[in-house]
Amino acid sequence: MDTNIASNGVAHGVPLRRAMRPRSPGRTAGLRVPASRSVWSALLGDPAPAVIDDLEGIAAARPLPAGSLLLSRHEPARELLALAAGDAALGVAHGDLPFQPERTLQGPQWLDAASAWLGGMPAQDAVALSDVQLLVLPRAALQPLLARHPELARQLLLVLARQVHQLTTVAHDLMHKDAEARFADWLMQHSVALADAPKRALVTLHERKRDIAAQLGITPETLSRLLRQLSRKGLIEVKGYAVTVLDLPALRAIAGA
Amino acid sequence: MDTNIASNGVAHGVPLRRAMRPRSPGRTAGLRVPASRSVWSALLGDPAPAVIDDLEGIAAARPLPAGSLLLSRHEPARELLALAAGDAALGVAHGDLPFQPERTLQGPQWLDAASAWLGGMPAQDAVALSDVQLLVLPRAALQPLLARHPELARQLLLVLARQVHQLTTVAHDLMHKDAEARFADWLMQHSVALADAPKRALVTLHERKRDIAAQLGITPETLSRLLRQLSRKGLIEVKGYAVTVLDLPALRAIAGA
DNA sequence: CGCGTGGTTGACACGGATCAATCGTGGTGG
DNA sequence: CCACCACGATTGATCCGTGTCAACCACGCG
Repeated sequence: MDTNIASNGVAHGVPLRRAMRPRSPGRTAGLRVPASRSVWSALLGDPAPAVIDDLEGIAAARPLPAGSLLLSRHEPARELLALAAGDAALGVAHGDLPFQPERTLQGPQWLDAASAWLGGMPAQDAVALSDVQLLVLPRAALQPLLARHPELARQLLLVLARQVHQLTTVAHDLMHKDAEARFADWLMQHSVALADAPKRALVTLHERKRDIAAQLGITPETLSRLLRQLSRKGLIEVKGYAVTVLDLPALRAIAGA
Repeated sequence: MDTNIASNGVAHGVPLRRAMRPRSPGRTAGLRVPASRSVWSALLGDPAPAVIDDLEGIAAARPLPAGSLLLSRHEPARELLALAAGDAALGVAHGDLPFQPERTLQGPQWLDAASAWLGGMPAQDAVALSDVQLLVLPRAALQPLLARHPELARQLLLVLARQVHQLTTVAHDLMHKDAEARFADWLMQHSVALADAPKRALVTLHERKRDIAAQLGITPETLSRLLRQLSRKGLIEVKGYAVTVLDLPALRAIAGA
């Protein structure tokens, strides 16, 4: 039924439950620290060299093995956290843990740029899905830099504003759209257009379907049914982890807006 | 049109649908511009006088009548918006509109501090529920101030970080908690402790129940049933718009966390 | 080969939405 | 002053979307 798979998965404390998930072609396993330059660009949108120098001065790069707890709801956040390389999941460790992921991240991306500004606890936990390179920026050290580089302040504001925007629509969709609409939306947002056929597009599932379901706030069973029912309608074609969108406009209509 | 409350409700384009909603005792009708000083404090957490002066220099205060559209998903946001006085609702104007509120604000509070930093459209619409005093800060004018007052950057970051935190938990709760749990949570967050009885607390509903339901992502019918079913369990006592929490610990248990 | 993991499928239960009728209340116009 | 009307809230009946539970398939690894 599927071609690309590869099991494994456990770990000691944390049931890691990563496996068989198709790798994105470019990135191989393990952690390979990209030129810091490009990391900072991805995180902050091309800051000036002087800014990067100062940031390097206060940032600690911390390599961590898969399964590590990167962020905990029970410890006050004093640092901004970013993922320089590797994959991680944000979610909530419920009691003993089956860790319940709500969002997965990869590559250079902010992990938590907000909590450190508040006094208190983060709203989520985070665990490393692969070996990762974590960037740690103490808020206390970052603050003086804002004075020296107002540009940096603007970029940080942009990061948070983007997140506010995104979370707002997530909350809205959870309230007002059903699972099919949310999934149609997800498909469109993750599709790459096909040059030759305007109504078609490709979607490659980089995560386990179970994790995609979690992002959408549904169960794996429901996602499976959605895939089948959309392909019965002729809107998509599913072959394992490769999905072809056959009718983009119709999908957009279902996504509702 | 209203004594500020009054019935009415319709209006031409926009079905205003506000009425009978119990007023918070302190605030009387109409708009009375508070000393700007206190407004800025509420918005930014006590900025220095020099900062306030500069902000006053670029901010425009715009009085608007009830029913005004304060923010539209279809116009790019170039300004940060704050409510200096009055009530407003954030939500989505669906097609022709029954305007669907998702969150209501009052008094001095940020209306949209995020969209202006991004290039694009806000994620929500906003309408004035009462006559309001709107504070408008053009992003282009605000940006130079960040250089002069790094303190200001920090305060804006704090505003956005708070919102990220709040939206994150909202999204989480929508995914994982049922209506009863979310409502129990809401009750606790809006309750004022009673000095004499530790297990009790008071909640005054300042909005129509229908709007509270909208915030929780449920229908008014369901909210009504929740109120009844919690009072049958002896956890609360409902008299119109006054709710007495009788068993805070039990409510906390239902809220689940 | 058997086991563990991930996915699919079906039967079923349940939370909440929807639809519809009723009550209460405050403002309005004759 | 009262009858009426509009809006909000409440209640009951019913429907539908998803979660839950359980069985089963497929694949890769030890």
